[in-house]
Amino acid sequence: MLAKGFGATSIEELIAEAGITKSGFFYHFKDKNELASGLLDRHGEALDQLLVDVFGRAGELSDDPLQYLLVGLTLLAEHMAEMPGGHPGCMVAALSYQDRLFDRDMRARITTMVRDWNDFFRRKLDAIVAVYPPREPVDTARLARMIACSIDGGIIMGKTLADPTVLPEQMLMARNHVKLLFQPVAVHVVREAA
Amino acid sequence: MLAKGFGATSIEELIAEAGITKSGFFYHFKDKNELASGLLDRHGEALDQLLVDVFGRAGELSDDPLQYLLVGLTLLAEHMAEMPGGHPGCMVAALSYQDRLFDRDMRARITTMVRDWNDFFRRKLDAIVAVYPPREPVDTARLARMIACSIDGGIIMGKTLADPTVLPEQMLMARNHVKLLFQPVAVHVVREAA
DNA sequence: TCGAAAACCGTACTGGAGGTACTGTAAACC
DNA sequence: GGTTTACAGTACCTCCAGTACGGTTTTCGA
Repeated sequence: MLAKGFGATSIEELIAEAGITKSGFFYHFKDKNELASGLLDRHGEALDQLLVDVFGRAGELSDDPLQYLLVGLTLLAEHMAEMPGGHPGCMVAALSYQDRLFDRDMRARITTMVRDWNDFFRRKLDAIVAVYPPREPVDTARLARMIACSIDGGIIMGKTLADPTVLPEQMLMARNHVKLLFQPVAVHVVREAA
Repeated sequence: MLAKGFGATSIEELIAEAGITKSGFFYHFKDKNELASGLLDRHGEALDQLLVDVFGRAGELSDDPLQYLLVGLTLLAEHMAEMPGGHPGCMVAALSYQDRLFDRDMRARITTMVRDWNDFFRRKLDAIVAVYPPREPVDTARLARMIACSIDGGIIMGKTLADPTVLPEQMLMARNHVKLLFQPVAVHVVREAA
């Protein structure tokens, strides 16, 4: 389903693969929306867990808030790169840019999930600005969205160009953006002649 | 169609709006794929023209390759922001992340268009690196994809959050990324005590 | 002005997909 | 041992993409 797309995968295909019948399917899901809802739940939890794992590990590796985020983003990028055949496709992007019109509840839940992820990055960015003076005025909300956009955009671009390296690459670009903003500049001061 | 999505818009709706019949539609398009193909052509040309206009204007405003790109991206962001009701949705993102399975020809053409746009930005970045020493090692291909990903990601995020300001905001984030990379740092050198 | 091609209209149909309705039934559980 | 859970089976409905084909109008060049 992640490979072909949600709408492109018919229920008939699913039940054939799963070895059940239509009756069985509709016993568990009242319609295809409810299947999407279930997939969204599962995917959301998996991604939350992944973020907890990766940034937990990053926390072990660094106390500094800037290094913590930079390491976390790097680990996340590596995790995406290690996935065989590239990232299977972001459920949120897959569902939010779907042909199919989902009901208001589904849309609301997708929106909430995305907001939560943005807030997740934002909190880490807020911790950074509390310590590091940014090179330019910074809106952490926008910066958090930048990270999320890099991921979503990387998925889209990787899918469009059929190049699985784009996603991790763009996650590292987001990382470098943060780094450029906050990391102090190494200046070689040439001592003036007296 | 841009509002509802490609697959969510039935041919019956289209012909009702256009005031023609099914026969008329299928006289011009052999199937819905060919309609998508036509839309892709039209949208691609429109975007090409927009880029030419915007960066032509940017060229009038600045000779410096860095300022040229920064101004161009700002103008592009402003153009997107001015669109009433936000950007109608990127055709490429809409088609490449579609339920519908397009034929190989369609996929190839989408890929080519995206590559062309990436190259467009890359050429401008190459002109910059020829003049400005980057603060970090730079791969202009990746950086060009970063700009494109910001746009696509901004569209997705804007659509998901139902916030039309996200797209121009993220385009300016891409601009700032480029700026941070190349713009010389203003250093206040404190004269050492003798 | 005439004739042919282009640009449709009307109608009827096929097939696949989502979904409904209802009956039957094997296993699980209390 | 009776009820609930978790399906299977069958039949059917609707919507939509797409086909087939004959008839009609408009356009346009000779």
